Amino acid sequence: MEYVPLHGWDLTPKQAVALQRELRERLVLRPPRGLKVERVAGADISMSRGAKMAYGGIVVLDAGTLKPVAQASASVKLGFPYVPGLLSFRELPVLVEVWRQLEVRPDVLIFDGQGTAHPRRLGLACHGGMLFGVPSIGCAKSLLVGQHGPLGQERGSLAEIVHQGEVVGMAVRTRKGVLPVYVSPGHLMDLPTAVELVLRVSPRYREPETTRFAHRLVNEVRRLGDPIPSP
DNA sequence: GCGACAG
DNA sequence: ATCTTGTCGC
Repeated sequence: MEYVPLHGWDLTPKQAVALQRELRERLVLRPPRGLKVERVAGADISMSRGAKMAYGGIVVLDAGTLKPVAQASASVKLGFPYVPGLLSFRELPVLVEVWRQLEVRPDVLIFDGQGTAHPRRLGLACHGGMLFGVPSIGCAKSLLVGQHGPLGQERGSLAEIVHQGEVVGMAVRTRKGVLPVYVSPGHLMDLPTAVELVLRVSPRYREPETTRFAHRLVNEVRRLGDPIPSP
């Protein structure tokens, strides 16, 4: 798939923060007119012990059946450390390669991390959505910033995530009696649509089917490519 | 200075 | 994220 190389990746954490502030100005928090979601995809990465290589994968599902219709994967050397708030600079280089290999364009891409629920409102999902020019959603397993009130135990219960007096996302119970996931819009997306879509692709388990498929793919790819790096 | 901190 | 045994519940 084609994408928009907005910038290079040889950055220091300081430069990365400055870049996020620039990109934030061009983020679009509104879905395209008449967005039709026929294909939803999930992106994820896995890395080896020594944290040298990153294995990325994207799985595209039919939005109706939630069955895979396409997928792609790639591996790249990690070039950026894990710094809370700068996760996209560690994960996106691999996902860019994966995106290039992908031959079916999804209508929406769901990332395993935050969207606008980020200190500078430019989490992994926002950054990735802008790079790929695709509507995107952030669905994380834990909070990076913000707080939320209690939510009901029933599936579908919601609670706004507030940070610095601003609603930046939603805690969403995708399964009865299980911890919620944290949803926030990425790019070309808004919070209500993001929440509705995450619930639609998470009919049975805590995490979206997109994320589950992508997670299994990257772990399999790592298992195959980790042991014996071919000379 | 102290505590928090996606994956 | 990764490492890792046992344990609780449907």
